[in-house]
Amino acid sequence: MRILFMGTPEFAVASLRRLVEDGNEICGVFTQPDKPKNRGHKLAFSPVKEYALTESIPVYQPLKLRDGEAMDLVTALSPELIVVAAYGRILPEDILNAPPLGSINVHSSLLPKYRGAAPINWAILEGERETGVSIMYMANELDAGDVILQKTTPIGAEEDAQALTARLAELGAQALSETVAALLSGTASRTPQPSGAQTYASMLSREMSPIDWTRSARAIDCQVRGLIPWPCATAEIAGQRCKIYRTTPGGRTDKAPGTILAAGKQGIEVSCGDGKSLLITELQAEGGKRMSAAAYLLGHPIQV
RNA sequence: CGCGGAGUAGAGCAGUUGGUAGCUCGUCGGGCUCAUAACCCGGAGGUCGUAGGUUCGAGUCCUGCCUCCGCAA
Repeated sequence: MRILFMGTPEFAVASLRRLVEDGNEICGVFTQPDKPKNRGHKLAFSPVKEYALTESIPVYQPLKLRDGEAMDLVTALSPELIVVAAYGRILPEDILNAPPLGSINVHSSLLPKYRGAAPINWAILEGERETGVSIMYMANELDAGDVILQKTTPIGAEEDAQALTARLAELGAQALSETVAALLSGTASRTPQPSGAQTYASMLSREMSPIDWTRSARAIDCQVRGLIPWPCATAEIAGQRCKIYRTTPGGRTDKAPGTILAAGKQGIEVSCGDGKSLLITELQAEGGKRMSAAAYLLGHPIQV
């Protein structure tokens, strides 16, 4: 099939690669403009652009989608189908409706739950035990179109958002592949999302980072896993601001929330708000690298 | 030219006003113990990121470069 692909981060690459490997004709790729600056003044290509270049697929990075030029471009490329995966832009309706088969989206949640920008993170933050991917038609309203295919997967007890993202990217690619095949054969179904059941996963922000030790041990663990790799949960340990990368459940305690109960080879044990404790096993101090709590303690002894 | 921190033993860190390089853990050997992530004794392991400069002498002061990281996006 002749497909126009739109996507930006690593998550989208899996879907694009699958479309290529399935033998589809990718007539072009839309991706976000190169970032003007970061730490080392480097201009960074999006992962999708990097991959598209290796496959010699034409790359387009329009700054505006509603000035007519983007629409003209889509018309010129004349795709049969538009596939969007984490593009990071809202597409105008005329573009969505341009291809004869319409536009479909790979979304990493079980719609109608977790519509929006950060569905994977929010599924973990909310303590969900199961999530998945949805392939749906794109509608005017954000992530509200009719669903074609869904696949579910359990969330591992120790799985962080980064690992889950990688898994869902593959699951999404698989679902996309099946959907395209179904569209080709005319066997694709479309099911409207149940109304009133939708929830929204807003963008993450740095304000979500600081750990509030009065929350439950489980809630804090979900916060730690859900915010990886960005913005990460943070805590102040011995006066030093640290990113917390991994925690495991500890024992029971009656100490005040935030108290450091122990610091040893197993990690740094901190009391939480529900009478339980959490063991920090992996962290990163400012200016330092990510390391195990045991290694951190060798150079930063904590007296309990 | 966005701001800032850091590169010292396998790992994590210290190194004061420039003067023979230290700590904790690990590792190797020995001892003790029913046993141990325990304890005791002993050993190995470092061109102090890199290239220059200042100096009688540089881990330490100066400059360039490389790499890692925090903030900001």
